[in-house]
Amino acid sequence: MLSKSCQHGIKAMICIKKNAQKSKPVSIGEVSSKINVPEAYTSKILQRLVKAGMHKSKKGVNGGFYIENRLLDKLTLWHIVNEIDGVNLKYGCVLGLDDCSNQHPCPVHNEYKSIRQNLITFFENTYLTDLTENMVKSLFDKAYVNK
Amino acid sequence: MLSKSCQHGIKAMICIKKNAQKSKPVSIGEVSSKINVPEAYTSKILQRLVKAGMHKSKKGVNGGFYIENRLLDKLTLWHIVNEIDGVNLKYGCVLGLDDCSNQHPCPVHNEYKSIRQNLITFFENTYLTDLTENMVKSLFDKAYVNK
DNA sequence: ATCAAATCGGACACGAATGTCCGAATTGAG
DNA sequence: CTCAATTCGGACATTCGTGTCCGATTTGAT
Repeated sequence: MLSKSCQHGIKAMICIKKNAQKSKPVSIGEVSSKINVPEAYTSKILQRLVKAGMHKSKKGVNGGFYIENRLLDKLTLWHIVNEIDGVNLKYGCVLGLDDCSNQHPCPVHNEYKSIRQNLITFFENTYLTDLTENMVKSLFDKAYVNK
Repeated sequence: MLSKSCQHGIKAMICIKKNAQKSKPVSIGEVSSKINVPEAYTSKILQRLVKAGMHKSKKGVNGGFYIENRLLDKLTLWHIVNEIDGVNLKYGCVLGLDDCSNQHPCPVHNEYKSIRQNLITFFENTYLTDLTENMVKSLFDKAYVNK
């Protein structure tokens, strides 16, 4: 469904958002150990999301990642998913046909439309802010994280 | 969403079903050229579906693949999808957590449940028989098939 | 000014899904 | 019986997403 990079991206952003109130940015080391994903890999994904304008990074001592205040309650899972797995999810044909469209529909094109829209809407409606401390705690429970 | 093997499996089964009325089984060569997937690869996928009891194969001259009459109007996309991508679709956590469950839900476990069920129901409700000649023709249109 | 702490970026390594090859086994036609 | 047509099965090759390494760059503290 979602690629690992995308899954890790979501977990990382949740982790960064969780620490948004602190004055200090969160370092890669902290994020990666919290979500149990290798540091270098986490780094790559966060770099990509920074470039996409999702959050900011700061080099040097006391540097790290942080989310701007104006974006804090705007960010949804879709922002992340769209950046990393977007093209495939939005436009990919269920059966993998190259040019599946309203003009040249695959056998289940029309039926699948609403399913795909459900999924996208689900991501669009899930704001990082809405994920409460309680909902998020399983993410950082070492016994259950990672695949 | 679906693996290529799964997508090819669906296309192949649609192709075999389309020829079900003929007395003669359909050969791998015929199927693979129709759906524009390499012969050896198609073969591997169809072997797997035969083992899963979805259809039958017959070796030797005039051999090939065919669907038993008693199954012709029973087969759904879910039979195929479940066999090839099933575990992941049915039980996989959106965020990739190892043990995401009602007991240890990930941050979006409960919200995602109905999305996943929608998808499964869509496959369950799509019978091979329901895919009419007209719906299916784009599948075999060389200009638009394959990825 | 220097140095340590951090991100950045590119090249490389690994692993799993995808795809290929070829010989073995089976079957029916002649 | 023999042979050609076909599926079967295992080993191999390729590709691509995943993950690693390391040096370059930036930044702030002292």
